[in-house]
Formats: sequence, C-alpha cells, structure tokens
Amino acid sequence: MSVNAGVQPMCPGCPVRQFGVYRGLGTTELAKLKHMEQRRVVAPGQTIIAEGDCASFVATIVSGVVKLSKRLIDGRLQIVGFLFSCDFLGRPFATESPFTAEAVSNTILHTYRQQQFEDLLRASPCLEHNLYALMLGELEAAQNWMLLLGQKTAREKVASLLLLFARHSTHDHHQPLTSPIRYTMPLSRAEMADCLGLRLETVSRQMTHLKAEDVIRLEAEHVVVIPHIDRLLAAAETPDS
Amino acid sequence: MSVNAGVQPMCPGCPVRQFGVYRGLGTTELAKLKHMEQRRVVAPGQTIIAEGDCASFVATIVSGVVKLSKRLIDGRLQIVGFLFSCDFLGRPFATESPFTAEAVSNTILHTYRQQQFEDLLRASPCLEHNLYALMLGELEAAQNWMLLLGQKTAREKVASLLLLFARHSTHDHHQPLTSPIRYTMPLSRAEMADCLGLRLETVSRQMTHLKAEDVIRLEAEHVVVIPHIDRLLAAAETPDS
DNA sequence: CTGACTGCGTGATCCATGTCAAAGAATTGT
DNA sequence: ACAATTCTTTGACATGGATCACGCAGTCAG
Repeated sequence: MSVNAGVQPMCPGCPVRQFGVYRGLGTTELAKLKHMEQRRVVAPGQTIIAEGDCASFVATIVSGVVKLSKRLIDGRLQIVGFLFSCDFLGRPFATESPFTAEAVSNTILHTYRQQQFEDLLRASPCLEHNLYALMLGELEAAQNWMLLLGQKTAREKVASLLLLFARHSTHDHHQPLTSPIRYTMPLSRAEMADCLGLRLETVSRQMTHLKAEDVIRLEAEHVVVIPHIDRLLAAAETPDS
Repeated sequence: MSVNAGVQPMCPGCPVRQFGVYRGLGTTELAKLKHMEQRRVVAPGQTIIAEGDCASFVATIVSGVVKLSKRLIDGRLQIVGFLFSCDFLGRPFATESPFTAEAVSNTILHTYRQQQFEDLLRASPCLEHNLYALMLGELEAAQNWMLLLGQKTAREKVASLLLLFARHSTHDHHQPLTSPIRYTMPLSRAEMADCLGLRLETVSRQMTHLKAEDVIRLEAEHVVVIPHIDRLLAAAETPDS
C-alpha cells in the first residue's frame, strides 16, 4: 500500500493500476479509464465471452485466472492461453472474439466498452504501446506453447504446465524460481488435458509418475509443492520458460 | 503499377509500400523509413537471425517465405510461424530474438536498424498501430496453430498446412478460395513435419493418401493443384482458417 | 444417513504415429 | 553422362498415448 501512495492516487489499494495496460499512463488517461470502468466478478466455470461473439468489451484481469480456448467444428477443444492478474482480455479493433474466455478461479475484472476503449487508444500512444507490449508477451507465450504441443512428451508437457503455474504464483513471474515452492494449481485434470493436447487419463498417470519420483508433492487437492525446482525444470526440458 | 502511381511516389513498382507496417503512413514517415532502409536478399535455407541472437534489426518481407522456429535444449525443433510478403520480422523493444528466422524460398527484405526503427515508432503512433495490427494477426494465427497442434490428426494437419499455403498464394489471403487452385508449396517434407509436430514419413504418407483420394494433385515437385476446395476444407476440419 | 453426482486414479487393450530400414527420384557437381 | 548427394516414398515393426471400463473418494441435496 505505502509503495503505491502518490504513484496512483486514483485507486489506492488496487495493485493492478501500475501495471499491464495502465503502466506509465498520465493522470488524465487514468481518470478517463477509471470513469469508463465497470468492475465485474466472475465465478469459476463461468464464460466471460464466447468464441465468435461480437467483441463489445475489453478488460484487465485484476485477480484470478482466465482460460482462453478454441474449438474445431466437431467440438474438440484446445486451451490456447491463460490470463493472470494484470493481463489484458480482448482485441481492440477486432470485431469478434477469436476464442472463448472462461474463469478458472474466482476472477475480478475491470471491463471497458470496447468502442470507448478504442477511442482512448487512438488518443493515447502510451496506452497503445502498453497494449503492444502485452501482446508481445502473449505472442511469445503462444510460440513457446506451440513448441510444447508439437514436440514435448506427455511427461514434459505436464511438468511444463506445473512450472507455468508455479511461475505465476510469484509476483514477478520472470525472476528465477527458488525451491521449495508451494502454490495452488487451479486447473482440473480435464483442463490440464485440454491445454496440453492430452487426455485426462494421461495427465493423471503423468502426475502419478512425477509424484512417485518426488518431482512434485500434492499436499492437498490443487496444492502443489515443488521440493527441488531443478528436478521439475529437467522434467520440463524447458528451453527458456 | 498504375494503381500505385501517386499513392506511393517513394518507390514506384514496390507493392509492399502500401501495406503491412507502411499502411497509411504520412509522406515524411515513409521518407524516413526509406532513408533508413537496407535491401537484403536471402537465399533459401539461409538463416536471417538465430534464436537468442541480439536483436539488432527488424524487417518487412518484400517477397518470399520465411519460417520461424524454436528448439528445445535437446535439439527438437518446432516451426512456430511463417512470414509472407508484407509481414514484419522482428520484435521492437525486445532485446533478443525469441526464434530463428530462416528463408524458405528466395526472399527479399527491407531491413531497418532496430534502434532507429524504435525511435521512429515512438514518434509515430500510426506506425505503432500498424505494428499492433500485424501482431494481432500473428497472435490469431498462433492460436489457430495451437488448436491444430493439440487437437488435429496427421491427415487434418497436412490438409490444413496445404490450405494455409493455398490461401497465401492469392493476393488477399482472407477472401474465400475458389477451386481449382494451382500454387507452389515451397516446403520440403521435413519442413512440413517440423511445423505440424509430425515425422516426415507420416507427412509423406498423408500426402499419398490425399493424392489417392484426389483431394490434391501434384503436378510437379512443389506444385499443388486443388481440384475441389471443399474436399480440402473438409479434410482440414477447419473452424475459421 | 443415503443416493446421485463429479472428479480422480488405474488397469487392459488398441491404434495412430514414431522408428528403423531400404529403395526409388530428383538434383548437383565434375 | 555419371557419381554423389539429397529428398521422397514405402514397408515392417515398436510404442506412447488414446480409449474403454471400472472402482474409489468427496460433495451435495434431500
């Protein structure tokens, strides 16, 4: 709180305001955003926007985890990304949503009507720059995920996913992780399967193997402990992420 | 040529100048870019920039096809994207290249020193907007590709890839395709495998199947004919792309 | 407390794709 | 024209992960 004082008088106690799309904005721009803003709370499992829907709003994730997914015509589903606190949901200047966005855990959003947000975007190069930077991150994550989907084995995939959530459990998810780590893994086995291109039985078996080798421990349903981060890193065969 | 006259006096006969990152730029900005620009010709198989290299330049693809790839530490390779005419190569404000970029066919680039390009970007909201729009397209393509990698069968993957190149053989690759189509598929079997997460033997077999069912015909090495586009669309099980 | 439901684990089997091997085609250099 | 090389096709076989089937907790409604 005290670190925010002065920096962000608009919304004291709201940590998101200095990051993501808001980073470095002037007081006027922040005031405009604040004025346009609608707070929205979404329960786990609820759909925020569906694939093909008219894109009428955009949002910042204040807290919680959101999954983005796409389907083939016959129904096969692939999770194509996750959004965490400070991430941005929506595609300004696009007309329909290319994916379904669904809350994984209890999620709080700052939403903006897309039209209004686009107007502000046209007037604020800094805002557009932030959006660009966020997309750069998303694109890099997407490309890493393609490497995972195309090349990794089931074991490596599961380890990589556990690592991804371990990384996002810390505040700066770019700094190297130090073990032991304890965090909550909000996904069900089925959701893990949907984002790894595997079946849930396979995910379940790989989890059992990783437990047996003491790469991970499960303290409770959805509470993962990583005793030695290097063992998990090795299992994930990870090049960068 | 005549359609370009007046619109783009800087570089008559150079079709790229109205599209991609250049779209809608003012004469001053175009002049600055033109002044900074270095033309570069790259032969098939040559590396333009390697994964992890310091990002010292960015570029527009004038003509040709470029593949982007990433590796796991043990060497497994995945192609994570293709760039065609008017596409943009590079990540302004990033410090190192997250992928290897390699020419598939003979390729002509307009290159810019990254530093200089970033300076111009800071001064030109329109340029940044164009870059944002291009990344939006890349991100959507990446997400479609994740769907392919995670969910599609070998047959569907190969059909989808053939479709992607068919689409890019026309000038506006968003308009619906009308059969019959004849185009050149610049990738080798190994490259096709690298981007589909398959082995080249599997790709070869699927190609043989598609030929046998007359979904495609091979007029010559690398010259594909699609007699009925709907058969290929059906084989690709394609939701959007 | 009880039955229905949902999520998870695990065993048995199957099959799509990987792996290994070898033999054409096409391409290149001399 | 002829090796030498690279790319492609095809065959035989192996296997990782899918599929099917079932049992076991935990949770929730009545």
